[in-house]
Amino acid sequence: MNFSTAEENYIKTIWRLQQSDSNVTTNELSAELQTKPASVTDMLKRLKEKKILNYEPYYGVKLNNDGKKVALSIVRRHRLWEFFLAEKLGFDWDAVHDIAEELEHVSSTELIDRLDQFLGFPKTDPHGDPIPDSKGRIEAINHFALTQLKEFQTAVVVNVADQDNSFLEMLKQKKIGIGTKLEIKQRFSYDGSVEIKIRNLPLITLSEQLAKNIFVKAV
Amino acid sequence: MNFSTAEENYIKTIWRLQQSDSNVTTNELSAELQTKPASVTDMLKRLKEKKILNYEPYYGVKLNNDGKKVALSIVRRHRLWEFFLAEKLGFDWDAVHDIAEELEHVSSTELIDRLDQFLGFPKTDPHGDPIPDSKGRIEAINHFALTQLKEFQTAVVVNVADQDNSFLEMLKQKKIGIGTKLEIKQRFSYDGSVEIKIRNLPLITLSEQLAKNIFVKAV
DNA sequence: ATTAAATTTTAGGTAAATCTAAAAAATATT
DNA sequence: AATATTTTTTAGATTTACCTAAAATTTAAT
Repeated sequence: MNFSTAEENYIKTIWRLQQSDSNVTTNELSAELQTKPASVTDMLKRLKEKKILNYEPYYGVKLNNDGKKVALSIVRRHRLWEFFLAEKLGFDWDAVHDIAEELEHVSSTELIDRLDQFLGFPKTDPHGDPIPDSKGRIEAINHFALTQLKEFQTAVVVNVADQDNSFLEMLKQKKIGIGTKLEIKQRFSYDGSVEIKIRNLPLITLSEQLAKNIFVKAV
Repeated sequence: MNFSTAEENYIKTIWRLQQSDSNVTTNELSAELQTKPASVTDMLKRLKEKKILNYEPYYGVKLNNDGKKVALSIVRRHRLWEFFLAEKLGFDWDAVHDIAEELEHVSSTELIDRLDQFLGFPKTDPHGDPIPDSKGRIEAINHFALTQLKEFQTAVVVNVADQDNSFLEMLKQKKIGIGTKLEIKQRFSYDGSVEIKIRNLPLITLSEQLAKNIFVKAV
């Protein structure tokens, strides 16, 4: 089946939201897509007719198996283009998202499979998110939020939330990126902030809001 | 100013047609874009309001200077992507057009300028068409149709029409590509066909229709 | 258990880009 | 020059993807 750019944006967003939420609400989608709730309802009805999701009025929405397949192919395109932009064209990691947002809607399968090969079948995009393979298989996530890290345990940043430009700019300024090794020195229960140490750099404090969008793996 | 995909397709097509025609008619556009003449009229009115072309009812249309600039930037995107697809992803030259048709509408200037640099500032696309530079400058065309070539003069193919897939497939089958050296051995006035010799290959006859879409430079 | 608040849907409307059918204008033919 | 033909435009509809305002439903608070 064939999907418009608008439909693809809904599918991709529902997929992302249902990772954590299981049942996605109209308001969540409305906020995420910057459209009015009434427009979301409209689109959900249309996508339901295309049989890629389960939608019951007032009870939220969930992609079915077909929908998940579509979502994974969009995510694959997005992340491969992000990798291309960063690796081959030298874009900063905080600049790739918006351009990939447009490129992802070019839907030739042959294009994407050849791009994948050209890039050497990369496993993750520049934010550390896993890239689904041509069969739609995606690596299970085995990292956790920096807020979850135990004190004095060393970890490496493997993933960061891939949404907000101001967030990514802030990380760049704090010199935190994929592969950065760090350790929690202190944890403030008052506001949930954490004090971390990165090799060679002075101690810095991160707000809970920031820390919970940085994902690490123990080393 | 910003243009929709549909608008960009009109602008690009008007630009191409006005190279030979100067004043482009509604019917020509309708045929080229596979839309009804009534739809063309609608769009021309809208583009006139955006002040990128001169359009008088019943008298055809012509891009003005601003329109030409827009057209050249679309053509630049299209041809750079074609080059990328052929050179980096290994697509056949007859497969690149349709995919580039979609990629060309991703309009980030930074993306295109970085792509240009990554590709080594190529001068022509896989069909031999010149690629406008970042300032919109494009190489003047100094080749001529194969039908124009004098008998027994050697020439090299520098350009082929970039429209029809069946045309490009036929060229591939006849082993004619950019850079192919050839010579006209005989010319048949009855149907305008020409007999040509390509090094190592037996003599072949090309219809006028085919020959007039192959462009050469004397060597 | 009502009432209040928040969420979601319905109803009706708009703009872009297309269409068909009919009218108008330009071009070609006799 | 009058008529026929072709081309182009106008008028009115349709689909997609959005919107606002009002109604319906669910959830929270008293």
